[in-house]
Amino acid sequence: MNNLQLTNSLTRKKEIFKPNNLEKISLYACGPTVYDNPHVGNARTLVVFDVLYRVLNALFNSNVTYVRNITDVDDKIIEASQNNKKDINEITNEVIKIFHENCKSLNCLKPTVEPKATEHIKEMIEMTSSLIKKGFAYENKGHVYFAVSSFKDYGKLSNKNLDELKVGSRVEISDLKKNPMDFVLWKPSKEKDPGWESPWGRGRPGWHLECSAMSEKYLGKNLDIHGGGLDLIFPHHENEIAQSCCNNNTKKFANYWVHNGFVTINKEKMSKSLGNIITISDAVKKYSGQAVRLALLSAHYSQPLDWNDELLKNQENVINKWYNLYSPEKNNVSEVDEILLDDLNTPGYIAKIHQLYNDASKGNAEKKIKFNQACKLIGLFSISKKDWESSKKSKISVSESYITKKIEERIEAKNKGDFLLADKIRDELLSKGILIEDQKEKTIWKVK
RNA sequence: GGCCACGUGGCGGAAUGGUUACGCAGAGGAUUGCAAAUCCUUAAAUCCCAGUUCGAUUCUGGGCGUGGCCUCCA
Repeated sequence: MNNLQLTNSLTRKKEIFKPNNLEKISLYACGPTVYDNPHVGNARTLVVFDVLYRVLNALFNSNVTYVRNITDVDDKIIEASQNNKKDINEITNEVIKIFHENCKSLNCLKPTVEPKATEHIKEMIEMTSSLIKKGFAYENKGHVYFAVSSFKDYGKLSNKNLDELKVGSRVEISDLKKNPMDFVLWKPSKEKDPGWESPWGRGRPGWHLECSAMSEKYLGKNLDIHGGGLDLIFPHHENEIAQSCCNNNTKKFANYWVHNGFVTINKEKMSKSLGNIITISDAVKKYSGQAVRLALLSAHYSQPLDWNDELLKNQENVINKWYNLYSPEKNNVSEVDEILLDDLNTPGYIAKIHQLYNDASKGNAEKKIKFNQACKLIGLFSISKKDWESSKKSKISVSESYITKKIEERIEAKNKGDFLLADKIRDELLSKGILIEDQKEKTIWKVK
């Protein structure tokens, strides 16, 4: 068995992944809307699809095009601009910069393309015109809506039917819409808000449209894999399917839909409204990026993942331990373990890495290579052991010369047999986050 | 109300129609002045009730519980 299997949200079943074209595997993951600092929930999506990207690259000889968009025009960005009295571009540029730093600290590979919505307005206007022309959309007072009733498969991905959605009636009512479920493709912009000239007047695209337009531009009309967080299934991905399939006259937009579960805090979804957000920047300040990454992979991607200090400390210790057997060779293995191929079972794979570590620590050289390869395949061991140690040292407040001096004092005390003093020095350093270890010939220190 | 997911040792978390991984914490040991780190050994779990089966934690039905989606969300 050398097939990748993925749980397809379309069928809610595990399926063997069969690409359209072995020369160009297409992967599209929904990236951030850049109105606020990304949080560890966003990080989970980043890391999960990064692992998928790495696995696909290994399996298909790096013939993978990975597109991850940046949505930089959106009502929430306008809102943030008003609330913070900042220019729109200032906000989006700042958040994009932070986002990129976050990606780097989590050791996520760069996607092949990272298109921005604002740079694809032309494509979105064209798509909107085309949908009107084909009878799937209609214009009313500068607004263009997609008519959901024109697409018979609407609701298939999210397993909803239109009648039930109407009963739920939590949708925005507008006199301009023919049907409350219709969603906006284009809407007018106030003078001070971002806007572009269009056949329907100055305005801006609705959410959902950018992913349809940009995925088509870079990956074509039928994608292999499209993914994102669970909460994007409805309405975002459902609407993307409607737009793309109607415009392209295709049966399928993406063949495999992959959705990751939420990061929770105290078993509740991490979300702005609950105020339980932890930003990626804060997380990687407190813990190493690798520990955060390992934590995010410690549950299966489809399951919820509860974020807490115990989990993160645990992962930090694991990474520290694993660095004992770090070796610097590059990983260019094209084989992927069956455990990982089985729907990206990262927790199972991590368990296997633990076993490889245990075998390797007994001096098995072959297992040591395998251990290192396994770590690198899921994006760990991003930096050398030396850099790992110095990155930890950069987080402490006391100087190295002070530590060295204290260690010398302690050795002297020990030689005199004054263990009381020796222990006092050790405790004092520990209170500053410095851990003393007496090895056979020398005393070393580490950052706790 | 509709739809969906989940319930495994103290905790986290895989897998499986028959012997239930792995990590943390716990216990014992090696090591140490004592520790730490590391290494060795080790105890410990499948929500409840039916059904199918020689055998169910796994499959089916019901119940209870938790979370999510149905409005923006990763």
